[in-house]
Amino acid sequence: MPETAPPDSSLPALPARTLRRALLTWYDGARRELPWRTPRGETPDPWRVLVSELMLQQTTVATVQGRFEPFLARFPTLAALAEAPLEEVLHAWQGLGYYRRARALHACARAVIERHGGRLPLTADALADLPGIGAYTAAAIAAIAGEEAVVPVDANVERVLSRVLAMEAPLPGARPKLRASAQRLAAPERAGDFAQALMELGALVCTPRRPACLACPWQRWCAAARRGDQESFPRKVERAPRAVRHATAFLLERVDGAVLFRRRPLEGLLGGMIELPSTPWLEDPEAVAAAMADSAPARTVWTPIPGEVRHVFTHLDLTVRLVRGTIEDGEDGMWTRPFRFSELALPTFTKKLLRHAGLRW
DNA sequence: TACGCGTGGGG
DNA sequence: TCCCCAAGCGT
Repeated sequence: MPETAPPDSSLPALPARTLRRALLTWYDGARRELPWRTPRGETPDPWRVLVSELMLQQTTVATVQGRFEPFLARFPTLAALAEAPLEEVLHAWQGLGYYRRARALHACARAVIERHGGRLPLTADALADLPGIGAYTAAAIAAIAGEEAVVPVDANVERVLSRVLAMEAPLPGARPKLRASAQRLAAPERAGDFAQALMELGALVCTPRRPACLACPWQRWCAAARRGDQESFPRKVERAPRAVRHATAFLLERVDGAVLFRRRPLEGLLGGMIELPSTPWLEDPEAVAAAMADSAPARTVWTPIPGEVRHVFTHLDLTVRLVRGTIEDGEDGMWTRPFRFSELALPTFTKKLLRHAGLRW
């Protein structure tokens, strides 16, 4: 007789109503106070929900917590952000990463003005048509701000459900199945709380490593916990290794202390953000040396700054050497003295280089 | 479908 | 130091 893997259990076999009640009861006692959360029973401002959800895409709660209120103070309403130039939105997004989100939020706000009279739609279908809003974010906003009975599925929910089901199929291929399973748990009552409770469970109890199963309101229904291999879920397909790149960046200073910057193209990595001039980012360090003459922003004496700066992006491991040069003046470009660096949309990568050069602002 | 897209924290 | 991971989206 051939060996067969145990079949995945399925949510329809689980008592949805009982699961919902257990989770909501747990949530009422365990929920964190977060800047974008209103007191229980109060309906949140859709604009605040939209901003929080965009910020939280692939970004930890800890990071967003310190950034949310300052951003809201600068852009208190959807209309305020729609009226602002993109450059200001990028500036406010410094350090948050995935800068396309800032452009998407800007485009989204303008689309809401044009297509919805300035009022954010609160159904998942309508939300999903807006820039930067995909399946997860549409469901999250619709549930939290609109009390629509939809279940957003983020990485927390994927982890929780893949464990409850002991789902052998790996992510991301199994995502549609997980979304369908999640939606079977939806209820018309307390849709926003249920959505947040499910994510909160993943964040506080059903964690990637060493989940606190003894504190879990769903433990008795969890197939993985029963088997004792809960940490092995969700199964995932192996990722490609990160590419390695090298570059040399040019710190060109004018006699008045101004530094030459440039803006990256809107599309692609660090789109629209400000950087130091540099060689192309190349696999071969020797090719970088060969590219220096063509890449230098001015003809002057370039003095190496000792050491190097390593910056790891999602799919790139970049090592940068810095050289410093001085010119009298006359060069066109984005010249900025250090006391005005704070006005530039500087990604962390650029700030690292500036700090490595000993500049403070 | 698979890949490009930042950054910081935890183990 | 290294690896994993995070309230994903667009193409």
